[in-house]
Amino acid sequence: MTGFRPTIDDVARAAGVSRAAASRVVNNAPGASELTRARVRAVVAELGYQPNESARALASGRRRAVDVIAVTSGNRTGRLGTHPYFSRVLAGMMPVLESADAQLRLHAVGREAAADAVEEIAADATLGMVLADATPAVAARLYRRCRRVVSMVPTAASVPGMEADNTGGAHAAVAELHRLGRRRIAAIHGPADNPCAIDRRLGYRRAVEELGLTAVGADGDFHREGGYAAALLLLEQEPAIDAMFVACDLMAAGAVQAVTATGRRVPEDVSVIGFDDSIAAVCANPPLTTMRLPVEEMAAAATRLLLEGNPGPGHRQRFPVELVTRQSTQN
Amino acid sequence: MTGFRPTIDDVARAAGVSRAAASRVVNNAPGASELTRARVRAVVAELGYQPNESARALASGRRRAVDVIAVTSGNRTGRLGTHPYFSRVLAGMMPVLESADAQLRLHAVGREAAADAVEEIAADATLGMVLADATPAVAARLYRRCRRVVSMVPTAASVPGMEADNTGGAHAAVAELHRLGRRRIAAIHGPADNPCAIDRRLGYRRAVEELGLTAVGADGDFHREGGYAAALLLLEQEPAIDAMFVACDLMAAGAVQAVTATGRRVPEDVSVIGFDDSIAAVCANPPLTTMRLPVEEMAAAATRLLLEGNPGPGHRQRFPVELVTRQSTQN
DNA sequence: CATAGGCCCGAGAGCGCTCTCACGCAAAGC
DNA sequence: GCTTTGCGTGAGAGCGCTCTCGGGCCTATG
Repeated sequence: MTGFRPTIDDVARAAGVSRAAASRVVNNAPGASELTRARVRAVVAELGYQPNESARALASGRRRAVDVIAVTSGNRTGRLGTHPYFSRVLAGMMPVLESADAQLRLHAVGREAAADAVEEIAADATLGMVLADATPAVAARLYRRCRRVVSMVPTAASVPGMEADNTGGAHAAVAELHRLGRRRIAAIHGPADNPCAIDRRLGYRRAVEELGLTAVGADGDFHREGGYAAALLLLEQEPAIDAMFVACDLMAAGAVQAVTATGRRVPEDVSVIGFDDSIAAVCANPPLTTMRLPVEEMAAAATRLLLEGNPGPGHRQRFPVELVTRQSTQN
Repeated sequence: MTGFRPTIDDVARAAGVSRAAASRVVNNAPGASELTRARVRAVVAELGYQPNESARALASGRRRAVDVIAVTSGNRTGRLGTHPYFSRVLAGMMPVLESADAQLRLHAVGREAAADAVEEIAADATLGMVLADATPAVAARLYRRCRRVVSMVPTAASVPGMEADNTGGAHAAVAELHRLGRRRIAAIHGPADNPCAIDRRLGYRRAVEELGLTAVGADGDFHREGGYAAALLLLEQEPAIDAMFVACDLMAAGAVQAVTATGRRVPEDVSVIGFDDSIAAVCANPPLTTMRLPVEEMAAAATRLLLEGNPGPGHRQRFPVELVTRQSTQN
């Protein structure tokens, strides 16, 4: 508590201008002469003035902050604590927020009450919110009420969003496996109601069809446990499987464990290809070949969009999903 | 934009009381009769009143929010995006914040300018800040200026903090390895200037000494890469190593990969025991036996402390570090 | 019956800022 | 010469809330 904190009035007084003038230069608003700007800026530097965000937010009706919404399902924090995805979103947003000096508020909202909860958040009038993993329904409803929303996952066409080529990525993964000579390519999919998982599933189906292979898959939960269980199931059903496309690295790490546990080798007997390129890919043993989802870049772009102003309805920004080769596929 | 948002004046008017009275019941402050409380509460429910946080913060000089500080080193987001630790901190805080309806603001501050940056943050007068990974020096300096700080990592005695038994955990890990019959127990340590790493290193040294073994160790960076490299180095220097104590799961995952890469088996030839019990432990193959650091619990407790008011100087809360057995150690 | 002491209550003064608005003054147009 | 345009400016009215303070009532006490 250094004690005194200068207000804009102090600045104005010291600079010999009105409060309004000082406010204009502090906010880089038009309507201030160069002379005034210089004077005020000097005083700001000297006094170490820092605007009070609360007052600013109250007066302007808008807070220089961006909300991140993580939907929690069941247990109170959902995947927030365990899934690498969220930290990547945060890490991607942080630098752009920093340089715009805006703040980041994190919210975990329950799945059922998501829309209502988020509306409460919206009432606070920040620069907008990044929906890390909202369902299309929630995202759409939310966007209708309060513009200033951008989704990180596939949504209704109207909602501004960052769009990764999930389908193409899955397709490319299967193609890569095929290129490596694999012909019995099974899939471990994500939750049936997860938009990303749906697209990846589609990509797998298409690729398998095009290549004249037969589709065989099991559903997972986007977690290691689910991947492990699904792989075990698959291996039992179809012992001749020689490759697996897994819709998320966490599950893929589990799948690799399962393959190993049945006495098979990765990648010699079974090649495994993951999705995301998260920390899990690199921790798995052997490290996973995977389809890189550029989460950080997407999050940064989403944040920039919000910072710039109201994203237009249907705004879309597309991101490629690229193959990262490591040891879980044989070359 | 549903349009109208009721203010406390609307509530007061509708309830037939003064604004002050309404404020008192909304804030559960003393000095309001049961009758008034009932009336106001009814109106609040009916109108769906929600206090404007900015106005509240401006008027009271305190914002219902808790800051989380992650120190970024070098690259702009430091370990935020890649290390499971941070999401665990956030996940631990979220529920307690939610139920106290306070908000969570995340800040990534550069290592060099950490203290200054954080002071700016402190100027905003929130309920306090949780230092996820500040160095003792920064933490101490910060605490001196603005109370309302709690550290998640070991610090100077004055700074309120959550204290996990890092030393004991490391000691227990080595003891476990010894119990399993291992006698050439190497260590992969964390960064030499990291408080947690220092304690874990100490625990290892003591245990090795007590057990009459010889200490052999290499330094890592708390990341997978460092763990991999260190393990390789160790294995080359001392090929007869039969166990490794690794100061963090991420590094341990790398170590397991390295052990495997040299043609050795985990746990048959080399047992590996990690630290943290993070997602990395479970993604490694084989899954890691590890010392569980109760990060979520610690973060929750830190948050509660801040919510309750000024933590006294030197406030300490101790947490055990417990063995979690998985497959990377032989039983 | 008078006084003291609680307990509720409402008026009102800010908190630090933004933003509208009207005004002064210069240059430009008739 | 006088009106128009325009820019730079400052006064002042809030934004929605908290919190102090004095006052009214109602009960306990002497």
